[in-house]
This record gives sequence, C-alpha cells and structure tokens, in this order.
Amino acid sequence: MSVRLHNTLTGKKEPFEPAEPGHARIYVCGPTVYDYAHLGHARCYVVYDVLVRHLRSNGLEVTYVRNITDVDDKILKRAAETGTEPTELATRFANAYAEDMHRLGNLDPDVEPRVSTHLGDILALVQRLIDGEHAYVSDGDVYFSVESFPQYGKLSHRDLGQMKVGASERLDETQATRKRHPADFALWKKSDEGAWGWESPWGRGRPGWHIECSAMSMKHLGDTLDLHGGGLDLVFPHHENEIAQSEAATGAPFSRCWMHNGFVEVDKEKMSKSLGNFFTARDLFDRVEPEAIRYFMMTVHYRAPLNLDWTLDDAGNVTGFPQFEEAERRVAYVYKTKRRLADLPEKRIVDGDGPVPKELAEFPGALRGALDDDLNMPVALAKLADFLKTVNELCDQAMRKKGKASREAVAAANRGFEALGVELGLGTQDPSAVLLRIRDRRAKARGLDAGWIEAQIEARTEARNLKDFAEADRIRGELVAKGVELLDSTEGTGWTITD
RNA sequence: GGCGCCGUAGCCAAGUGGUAAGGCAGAGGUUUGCAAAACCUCCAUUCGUCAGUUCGAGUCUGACCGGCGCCUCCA
Repeated sequence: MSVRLHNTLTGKKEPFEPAEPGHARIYVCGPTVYDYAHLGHARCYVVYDVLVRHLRSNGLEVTYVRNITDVDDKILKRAAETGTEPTELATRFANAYAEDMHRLGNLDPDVEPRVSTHLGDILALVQRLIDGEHAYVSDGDVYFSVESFPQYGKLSHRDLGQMKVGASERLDETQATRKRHPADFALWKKSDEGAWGWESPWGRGRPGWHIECSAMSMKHLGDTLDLHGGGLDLVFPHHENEIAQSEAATGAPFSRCWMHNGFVEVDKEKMSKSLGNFFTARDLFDRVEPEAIRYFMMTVHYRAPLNLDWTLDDAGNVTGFPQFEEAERRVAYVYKTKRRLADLPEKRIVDGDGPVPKELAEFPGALRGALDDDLNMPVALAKLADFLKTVNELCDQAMRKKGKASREAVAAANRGFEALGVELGLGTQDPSAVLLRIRDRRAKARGLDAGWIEAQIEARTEARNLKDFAEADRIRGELVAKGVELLDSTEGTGWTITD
C-alpha cells in the first residue's frame, strides 16, 4: 500500500513517490517567532509530524526540514513595542516554540534552519535572480518580477490579470511606488541606518518574507523537494512566490507535491494573530493534558476546518473547552487500557489459547491504511476506538473468574499500542504518570486536596469493612457532590475527578 | 470581480457510484453490597434544496439557498 496525498498543485490525490526512491525530502514552513504558538500552529505541526512518522513507518528515509523565521518585520515591530532587542525577542519565542512542540509530542525536524544564519544563502539567491533578470533593484529594495515568470499563479490557480490588486486592503504604499507590477514582491527590503539589517550589494537591508524559504529549503534539500507543506493561508502569496523565485532561479520544479492544512476556527472564523481570536498552546497546557490537544487535532481531516468551542461563565470568563475535555477523556481511556493490559497477571496469560481477535491483529494495518489515504486521522481514531474496545474486552475476559487471555492476543495488543505510538505519536508516555497528572490537574481546578480525599476514602473503607454501607454511601455521596468519583477494586479504592 | 472550500443524527465527524465508520450525549443490559470503570445492545430508509446522468448518487453534473477562506500580516 502506498501513501496517497492531496496535492494542491494538481488539486488531486496522488501517490506520494519521492524523486529518489526511498528518500523523501520535506520542507514545512515554520513559524515567525514574535509570539507564542497558537492552536493553529499546533494543528499544522501535528499534521506534518504525523505525516513524517507515517512515511518513516512505511520504510522511507525522511529528511524533514522545518524553518524558524527569526528575522521579520513583525519581530521588529513587536520588539519595538516591548522595548526588546529583536534578536532577543526571537530567541525567546523560538525557545518557547520548541518547548510547545515537544509537549505536543512532535518529533524534532532533522534540520531547523533560521533566517539569521542563512543570510549568505539568501543574498546569493537574490543575486542569482537579479542576474537572471527575474528581479530588479528599486531604491534600495529588490523585487521579484512576476511577469518574468509566466507560470506565476499555478499553485493557487489564479491569473495575474484577474486578481484584484489590494483586495485585502493591505497595500504598502512605499513599496507600491517602487514596483513595476503590483504583484511584484520584495526579495530584499531597505533598512534605515542603525535599524535592524545586514549589508548587501544593494545597500543595508533585510530579506523579504518569501525568499528565506526558497534559500533554506534548497540549501538543505536541493533544488527540487518532494513535498512542501504549510497552512492553507500560505498558498497565496507565500508558496506561489516561493515557486516563482525558486523555479526562476534554478529552472527545476521546486516541489513535486504541495500539502496544505486547514485552519483552526473560532465561531467559524479563522483563528489568527491579527484577528486576536487565538488561544496559545500554552493557555491550553494549563487546562488539559498536551496529548489531548494532539488528539483533538486528529479528530478532523487535516484539510477541513477545525472549529473550536468553549464555555463561558456569566462574567464572560472562559470556563472550559468541551472538545479538549472530550479529547482528554479519550486520551485517558487510551492510557487506562494500556495500563490494564500491562497489569494483566502473568498467571492469567496462557499459550495457544484461541484465535487472536481480528480487531487486535488487524489494527496496525488498519491504522496504516487510514493514513495512507491522504492522512485520514479521523478514520485512524475510529480504528483506535475499535482496538481499545477489544483490548478491554480481552482484559475483562482475563479478569473474570477462571478467565484467561491468550499470549498471542496480548502480544497483538502490545503491537497495536506500539503502532499507535509510531504512527500517531499517541500513548507513548507512562500511563500512570499521565493519569495521575490529569487527576491532579482536575482536583486542583476544583480546589480539592488529595490528602483530604484519601482520608475520606479511608473512612469509607473502614465503614465498608464493617458492612456499614449507609455510612460508606454517605461518604461517597459527599465526594461525588464535589466531583470525586470512587473506583472500588480488589486492590483497594482509587479515585478520579469527573469533568 | 477572480480562485477555492464547506453544508451527513441532539453535538463532533469519516465516507474509492453499490445501499450511512467512529466518538460524545441518550436508553436498556452484564458486572457491582450500591456505584464507578469496562464491556454488550439500541440510537440517520437518510446525507442543505431542486432538477439531471445512472440499473444504482451522500458520493457525478447543473441551478439555487446558507456558511467560510484567499486575492501581498498569517500555520
């Protein structure tokens, strides 16, 4: 089975085959580090993380490059507003970003190039475009001439003549007067004396937004990439411009496949920094297990919009995120099931006893099959639901009086959890640690003290031992009223917090 | 004006032209001192509307209604 992906360039699902058999070269547009990563970023990078994991599990060697834009006018602006040095600000948010990515369970890219360390490559590429008459110098700026690249618009399927110039009402008037064509875009922007900038053959300045990705991707992956990814908002102009400048420079196709993920939305509107309607990943980490955020990102197909809901109190404060809470329950279910399986007593496991349930045996393949089909993560989660149900059934059976589980079935279940981690990056943590963290976070949110709860449980256990069920139920009723759910078992009484 | 996306149960959400996955919520049940957890059963004759193509359409075509994105800040 081969991986099929939707290619923005052709608008179709196509088999993904790297130019060099067995080795995929992938570039994903990373963030501009002037603020914390929000849920839109989280979604994007979880999507490409799953892609890379899946391609690797299919036996491909993957070189995954994801840049960090640490030189940009937004950084400059934010630095000025906050009285920070631009470099310092960028470093701070780049570090925070790395931490957020780790908490989301994303693997590190193989290369994480930064604009600040690739100025030489950028200058060389700009010069090459000028030499090839695809770019021109204008009053200290350098612009790419879109008319010099007849295929301009092929990615976003638009025609230069039919685009409404200034439709976004964001025209830069200074630039407009320096351009030959309104769609020409800056490769290099003039910086004032003393302002953030670098020396160049055209004077002191800084790179335009698009040129960095061309320069850095070609430097680390060569002239032609197998796949280039990013958010849907990058199709135009960012990726269109990358294609134009790269292909104009090299004459080679820039990327063989283009992949774009849909937005996280709020009230059906795109979540974005400029609209101010965003929640940062960190805001959410305080409320739910980071893995629940990762899980939530997989509940919708990556190209479809993902609408976010939350609840408010009378004062308008955010009280909760139902979708994340549901995702957290599912993540807890994954770990509870994994722990049950691991805790099956050895004496309950017997050799050669009965067939392995097909939901267990077939799960790794089902997971791969779902991801092969344009990274269909919702289907992968549906297969996961079937798998977990069957694992619990296996455990239920084993734990019944005189119950047994076959060693083969247990082994198949373990292989299933392994596949889950490899493919989706879920369920790889220590179950008890995750479950305890979830419980403690919820208890804290309700202002409950674990010591007090456990003292209550002890009192109840004593009452139960004396068969004083009225008292035992009274204590439990009190705890339930506070959101504490008790779980009696042969090993004692555990507790969780309802949400 | 141009390009593109979406509309599936109370909610979320998959769905190669062959007769509606999965999750949440809800209803019964197994289990339990009672619960919880876990498991089992049930829960869309129907896929925004109307036409058309087809033996057959949620899936293809057209029109319409409703929502959204992009057209040089964006993941």
